[in-house]
Amino acid sequence: MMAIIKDNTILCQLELFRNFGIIEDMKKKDAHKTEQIIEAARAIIIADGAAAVSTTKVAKQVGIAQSNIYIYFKNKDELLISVFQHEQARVKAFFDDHISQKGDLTAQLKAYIDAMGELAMTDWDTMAILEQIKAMPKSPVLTDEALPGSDQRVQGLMQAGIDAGILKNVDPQLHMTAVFSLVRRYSDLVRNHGYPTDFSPVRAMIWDAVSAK
Amino acid sequence: MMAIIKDNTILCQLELFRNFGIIEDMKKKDAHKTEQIIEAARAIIIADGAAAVSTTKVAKQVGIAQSNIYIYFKNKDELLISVFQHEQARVKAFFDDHISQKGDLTAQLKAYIDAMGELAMTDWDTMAILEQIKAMPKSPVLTDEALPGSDQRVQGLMQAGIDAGILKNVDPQLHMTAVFSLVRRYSDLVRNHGYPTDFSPVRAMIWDAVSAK
Amino acid sequence: MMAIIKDNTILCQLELFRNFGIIEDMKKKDAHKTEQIIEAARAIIIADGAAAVSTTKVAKQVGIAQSNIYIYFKNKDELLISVFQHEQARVKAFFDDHISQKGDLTAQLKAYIDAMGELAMTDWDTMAILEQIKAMPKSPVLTDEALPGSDQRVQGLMQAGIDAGILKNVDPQLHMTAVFSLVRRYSDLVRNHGYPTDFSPVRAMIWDAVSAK
Amino acid sequence: MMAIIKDNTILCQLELFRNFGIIEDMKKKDAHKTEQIIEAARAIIIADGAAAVSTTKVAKQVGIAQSNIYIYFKNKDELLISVFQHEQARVKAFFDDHISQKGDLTAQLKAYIDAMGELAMTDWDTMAILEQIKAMPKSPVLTDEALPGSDQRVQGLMQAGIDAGILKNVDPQLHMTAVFSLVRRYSDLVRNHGYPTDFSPVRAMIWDAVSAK
DNA sequence: GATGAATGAGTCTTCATTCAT
DNA sequence: AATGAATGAAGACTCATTCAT
Repeated sequence: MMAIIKDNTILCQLELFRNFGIIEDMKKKDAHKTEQIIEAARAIIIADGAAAVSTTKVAKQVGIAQSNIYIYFKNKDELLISVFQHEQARVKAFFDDHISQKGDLTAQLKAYIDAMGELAMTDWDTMAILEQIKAMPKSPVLTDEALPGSDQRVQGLMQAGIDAGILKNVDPQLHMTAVFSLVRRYSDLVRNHGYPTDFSPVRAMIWDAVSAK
Repeated sequence: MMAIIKDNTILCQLELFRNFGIIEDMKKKDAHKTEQIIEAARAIIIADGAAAVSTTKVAKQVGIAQSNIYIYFKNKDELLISVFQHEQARVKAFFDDHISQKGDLTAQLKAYIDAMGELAMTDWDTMAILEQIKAMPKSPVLTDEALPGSDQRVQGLMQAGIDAGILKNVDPQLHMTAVFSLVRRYSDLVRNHGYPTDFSPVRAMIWDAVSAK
Repeated sequence: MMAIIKDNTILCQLELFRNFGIIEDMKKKDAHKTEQIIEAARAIIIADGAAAVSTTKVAKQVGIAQSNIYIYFKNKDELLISVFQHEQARVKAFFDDHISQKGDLTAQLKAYIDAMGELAMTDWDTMAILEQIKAMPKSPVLTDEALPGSDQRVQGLMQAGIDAGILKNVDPQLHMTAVFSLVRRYSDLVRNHGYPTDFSPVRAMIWDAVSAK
Repeated sequence: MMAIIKDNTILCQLELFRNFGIIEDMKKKDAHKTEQIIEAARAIIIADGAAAVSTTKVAKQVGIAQSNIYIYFKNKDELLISVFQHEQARVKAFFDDHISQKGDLTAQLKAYIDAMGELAMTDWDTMAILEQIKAMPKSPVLTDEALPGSDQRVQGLMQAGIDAGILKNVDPQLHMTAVFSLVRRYSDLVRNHGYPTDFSPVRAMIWDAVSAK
């Protein structure tokens, strides 16, 4: 019994100790757990689809109790939203890196198409996850700005292209669809069906589809 | 013995009676139950997605006991496959009506695009269902010839177009993706976002995307 | 429509015809169906145990509608009882063939042991089925005279042996158990574990167990 | 920050408090639930056979929700295995108590027979349960060392007896069957049919069956 | 913060039995 | 005699969520 008391004392001291010093660490630890959970959810989505995500499975994969999920996320939905945003952020970062604001509009548009092509190849999983969550029966993610590249900035770019007479005068969504779906299909063919990794013909298809003349 | 004969007579009369009036109804009811179940499943898919289909919900919607589903379908999977084939048949019928084998290749290809455009508008649900079931986590439908327009015949048409130098020399799947995804997006914009119902600009996008030169 | 009426007429005539002539055939047909059902149940018991018997499976195996089972048997229990009696009859026939009433008591008792040994080898399935049904959770067969060899006649034989001072003065059930369980085990070892097919040591064990002195 | 420290203090006090009083109760409750479930399963097996065990019934008997079973056991099979091992342990303990390694072989063998006799009387349920689970259609318990007394040690004892010329030169399984089945039958007669509780004639039967001369 | 326990609703599936035809 | 349809009950199992500790 004494031993247990001692254990408790030690535990308390540790707790105290922790509180005074390593709060940063704590937060990091917490953040890390959050990260781990999101990562586990990601893995499940990639393996078995978004519908297969369950708190049980996620917790098991992380190695924590099922109920712990609810410490880090209010809901299963909130978890999925976090995963979604996580991937969205990755996409955003990618575009921040790859799209320059300079150059003429045509160059920017072509750069965007190429960037999407590269993204589809390098971050296949990311895109799959975004699609999966969006396509869920009662998706927790409803906003239209969800699809990668379809955020405000890209939509603006497209609109500018239309206004400048570079792109066909149709709803920008159609342009974005042309880019997105062809790029996705191309990366699928390359990844899963041994299609040659030459993006130029696909780039041509897309450009012909969207360009005004 | 007489009794038995009488019984038989009565039986025969009953049989006769049935033939004149109610047999139609009876048979229809039997076949109709199957139909009703499929219809209920359809409705659920349209409303909440394929993952939301459950034997319980389907049965409730039809107004029968849940276990009855298993009289008409071996499995939930079999039910979904039936729904799928049901819709597939609809698509096939549509194309049998709308695509002529005559005319030059270019005309045929353009006719196909227009047919897809019309199909996407008139049979929105059908296409949504096919997509939904195909995209299911562990889809009971695996064959590639599933997506509307991606069956053998269409693929052949595309290949012919490529061989004749009319279409770009890329994997026919890419052509089909261009047609399918733009047409889908267009119909979505029209249906759900008040986009003007003018297919011609979309047709132009598609054609520019796929045509050589 | 006329055709259908005709069909009905023909049907009626056939029915009549049947009633006047081939009642014998009918009965044979019926008996055969009954037999088929019992046979199917037997097969299922042997393969998966008595608990695995279901009207569904039996009907499927026979190739008839599930509900037809209830034409030939009032109950699933009645069916199992029939199977049981079927096998019991087989055992009875075996003993009628193999046990002679003549000879002195010792010879008769030894003959019985040998007969049991042979039965366990030749009619393994039969014995397995009898055991299975008897051991069922809520067995439809409750009577003690069920186990092969434990019927009146055998019990009488044992009692006579006891009275004559040939067998140990214990409850005949114990004698029967000695015979039955050792014989079963022996046949199991032979059938399933490559034990040499020499019954004599087993016969010795049994005889030593039961014989007085 | 202070608040957090206080919380910790309180927490520590609570922890301490727990250690002095209620922790015992708590832990017992947890372990006890497992025990209760096993006990309920036991009761059902004894009353209606192993096939009658269902998660629903077990849960109802314990007074918990059916799904709770799955907190304590991965499977229904795992539950049954646990019940099995539970009983097996009881048997093992019994033999550890009742069988001495000392004395000559003959004495040991006779001691084993007597021990089995006593076990069959005192732990009737235990043996019934072990038999029941072993005999299940698709038993979760497959190992041969399952039957009470048939574990390695007993088999070794038998083999030693054979080698020493004390027991008949037959498969040890046959010896074990002789012991087990006669002892079972005897206890059944005593328990359920008012047979006199004198083991000596049964001991004689068994010994005559197994002994070499 | 972390956990184990609890639960009720839901998942698919099988079954024995009845009934109208 | 034969069948297809119907059904309610039961089967095992999963899940999202809550709560006391």
